[in-house]
Amino acid sequence: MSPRIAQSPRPVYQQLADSLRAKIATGGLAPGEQVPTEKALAEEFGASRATVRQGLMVLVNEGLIVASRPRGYFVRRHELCYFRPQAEWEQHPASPEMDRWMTEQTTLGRAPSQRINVEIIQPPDRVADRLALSPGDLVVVRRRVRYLNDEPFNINDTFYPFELVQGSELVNPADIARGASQVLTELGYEQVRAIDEIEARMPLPDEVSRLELGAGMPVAVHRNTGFTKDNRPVRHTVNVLVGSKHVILFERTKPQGAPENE
Amino acid sequence: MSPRIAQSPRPVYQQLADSLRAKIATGGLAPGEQVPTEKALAEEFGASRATVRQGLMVLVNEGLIVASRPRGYFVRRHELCYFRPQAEWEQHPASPEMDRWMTEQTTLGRAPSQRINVEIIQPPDRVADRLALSPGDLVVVRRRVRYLNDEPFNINDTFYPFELVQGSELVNPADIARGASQVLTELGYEQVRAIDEIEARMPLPDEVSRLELGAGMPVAVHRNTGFTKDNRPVRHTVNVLVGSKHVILFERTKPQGAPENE
DNA sequence: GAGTGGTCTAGACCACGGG
DNA sequence: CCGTGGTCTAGACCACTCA
Repeated sequence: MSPRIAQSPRPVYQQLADSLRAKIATGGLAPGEQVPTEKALAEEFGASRATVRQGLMVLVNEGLIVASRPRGYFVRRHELCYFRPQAEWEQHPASPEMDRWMTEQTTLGRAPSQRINVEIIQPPDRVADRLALSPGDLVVVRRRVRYLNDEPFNINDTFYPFELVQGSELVNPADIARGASQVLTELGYEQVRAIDEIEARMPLPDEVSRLELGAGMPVAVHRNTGFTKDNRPVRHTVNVLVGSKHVILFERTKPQGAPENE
Repeated sequence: MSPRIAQSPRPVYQQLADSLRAKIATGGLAPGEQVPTEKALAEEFGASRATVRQGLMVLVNEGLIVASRPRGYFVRRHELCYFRPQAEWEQHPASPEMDRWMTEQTTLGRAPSQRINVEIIQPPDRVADRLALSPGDLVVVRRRVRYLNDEPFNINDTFYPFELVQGSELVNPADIARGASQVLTELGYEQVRAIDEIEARMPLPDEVSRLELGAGMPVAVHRNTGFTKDNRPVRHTVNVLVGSKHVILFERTKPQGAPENE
């Protein structure tokens, strides 16, 4: 009725968000549990439904709750999965510590599945740069969406210079049992070095649809460029991981005789 | 007036968001440029101000625009900075490729600054686990907020087992010119191996305030655990990086005689 | 059918910064 | 002062799912 009289130090919708956030943090609202309905919160806080919704939006965009219409809002569950770029070169997790940390929280899901499709395209600028291609050079891209428990888990697009891989299995949209690295080696381009770039950002619209993302879900973008012993870039992979579902792991040792820095 | 008659396939506020998002993607709205005002958009789309605001919120939460009250909305600028955990052990970027990629986009800011404060605390669970501590063991934590161009850039909290470092410089809240690694070495705990864990998520409220984050800004959390040659964990660092401002870089080579996997 | 959230309207008052 | 976005209200109709 009265359109707001004085200035509270903190807006009502923020107070509501703070209150629910605290309940979630302390476990008063457990993962998977239902949040009170908009109507109930409106009564509790003496606010209109729009104001309550504004507060709930804050939490949705923080990734703390999800709306599951028309059942209500629920506290989000968090399941982590570990991702080790170095696994390509190692049979097993390198150290006992990493092994323990990984098994501790890893989602033991049902059979993973994936969808592959292969295209021959003009590379995006970033890819052309990483593969040191000239304008007009083409690339083969193998696009995969990986699923775990029938939920999309990550997007994995791998780009190869067309010139290097034409005629090989890499241009066929079938799984390569012995591994793409092996095929590259057989073609005479063994990958012996890699650079990894990792970035966190909000997803683009097409990533939202491919990964079926809701609001408040950032992604980690992992780019990997592989080189031969002659320092020729032969492969560039763009991995889009759903944030808060993945932890990326690296292990490294101090180079011999390296100097000290901080 | 009429409270909505038919069902459009896509809500008006989404259409508005799509339209502006496309303009931003194609450069029709350049970084730093002002977005039309709420009023102007309301007239353009024949919608109420609340609907327009809902559409703008979508873009704010995607990190594409920022509201700068009361001047208006502006397209966000993106500046990237590279972060190399391996720099600790190397004087210079390892390879010419990495060197070129880094200089390409690196923000050349004014003098960086930082604020340090040191506490002796009971470690959080995750830290205690990583440092293989027993219940009751204490840690020294050196908390730093690093600034670049007077903007907070990252949070860097480093934890040391109290038992190992008591009495050393590490418990004083002053910068250590020769580097914390050097101090650890002098104490007999040279770090020769490290594990890195990287995760993307939305920031917690205290990170929002320490990093002065707006909506739609995810963070990359980088955790590093350092080990001595006896595999004793001696240091755990939690680095909170503002997403979309940082790229984390690693470089690695294939171990000798390693088998092939994909 | 009842109840949930999803979308939308037409208004209102406020704080703030620049002319 | 004026115009901006920030907050808030009291309604409305819709689509969906579950009992």
